[in-house]
Amino acid sequence: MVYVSKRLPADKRRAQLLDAAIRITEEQGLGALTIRAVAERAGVSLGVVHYCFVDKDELVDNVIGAANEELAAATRAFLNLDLSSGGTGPAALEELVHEALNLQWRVISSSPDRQLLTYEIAAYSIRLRPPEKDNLAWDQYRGYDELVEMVLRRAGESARMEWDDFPSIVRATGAILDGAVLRWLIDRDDASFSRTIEFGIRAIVDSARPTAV
Amino acid sequence: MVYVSKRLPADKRRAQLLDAAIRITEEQGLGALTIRAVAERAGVSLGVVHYCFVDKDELVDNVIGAANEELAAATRAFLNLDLSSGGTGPAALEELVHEALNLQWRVISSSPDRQLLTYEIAAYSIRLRPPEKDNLAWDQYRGYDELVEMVLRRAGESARMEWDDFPSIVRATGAILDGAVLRWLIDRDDASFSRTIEFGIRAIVDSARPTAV
DNA sequence: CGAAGACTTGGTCGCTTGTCCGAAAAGAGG
DNA sequence: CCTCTTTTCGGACAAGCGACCAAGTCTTCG
Repeated sequence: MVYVSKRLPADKRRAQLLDAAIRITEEQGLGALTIRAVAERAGVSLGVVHYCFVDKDELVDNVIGAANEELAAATRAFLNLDLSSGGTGPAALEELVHEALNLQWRVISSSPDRQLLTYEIAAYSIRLRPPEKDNLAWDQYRGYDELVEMVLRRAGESARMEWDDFPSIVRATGAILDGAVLRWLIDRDDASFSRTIEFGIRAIVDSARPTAV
Repeated sequence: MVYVSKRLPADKRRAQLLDAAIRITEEQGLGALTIRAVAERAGVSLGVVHYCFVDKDELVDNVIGAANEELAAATRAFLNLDLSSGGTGPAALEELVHEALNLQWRVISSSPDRQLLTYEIAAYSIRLRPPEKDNLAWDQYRGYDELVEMVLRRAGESARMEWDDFPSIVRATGAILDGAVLRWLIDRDDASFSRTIEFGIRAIVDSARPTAV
């Protein structure tokens, strides 16, 4: 483990505890996220955790917020992805979408625990619905939508293709990716996952038409 | 609540307790499934639950098994669905698939708690993976596959259409349905759900070709 | 140097959980 | 009626949880 000096200013300590909390939650699920587990993992006493986080709720909210923030960061990373090298038309569009989803696949397959956590957060958030109106899963999926929407829009612009009812295409793309990932988490069947994605790509490309000039 | 006689043979009591456990889990999630909650809901003392179930694990396993069994029952119900009234060709296929998914939608939309439970079971089962090799989520999704596969196969036979790589079509259909349902559980947007399903149906129909005679 | 503030410790409290057990109660069969 | 088995009760237990706090230790800065 990394060496951490005995004494830290509260904000540094808070960041360290949050990091420990995130790792615990990724590895063992939301149910295993306890004050004690965080304290032990960070090598500090119980009181320190309560000194940096007033509540357990605040801790949980921060863990979920950090997971959502990481998704937003992934979106920003896609901004740097070059989606303009190909030509135009359906074949070019297919290649661009294919490339983007391949990149996304590398992220997903290298962090299955993190992916599973997003589903747990969704379930947790849905169960919480009656009291809390500001749905946490909403944030998560809004970020998800933004990512998918940006990728498809840029690929479409590059290949000079576009869709009627673009929001529906975005949502459907997110749905099939989401369903395929969940299924992959269960059986870890890379080949089947890949074929499902290929099916999705074909459907997306087939529903696009050349941009009118 | 239903009246239950004070004293019951162990197997009847067991069934009653299991029923209470299932309802609790549907309404409040796997985390709220406790021995005490079951006892209270069934109007019975703590000891009785341990008299009928040796472990809490046994109780949980039975709840999950019952949920999976219910899915299998849904599959059998689809066996009675008439998928043969239309003509042949893509239009007939589309209508048949549409009809089946509409029926499935009625089931889903009338039991969101039950749907959410299936996602919780999946997450729970994945977290358990290292020790337990017989994955509980596997059973769940095998039943799911059987349902989708049967519906598509019968619709295809009726409309005299078929697919190359049928297993991939089945899996992709399951994925998009799964993703769409999860998304619906979060925002309960019926119209968006419907459009996602329409997108899926079009893709499924477009990838079918007339059966060779 | 010395006071004020920031950080840490280690423990306690009340609560809920799964598990267990001895004894009481109900019913069955003679 | 009595006896034996099955079922139920209610309390007890240890463990784990979130929350809390009084006292101690270190750092900073006047």
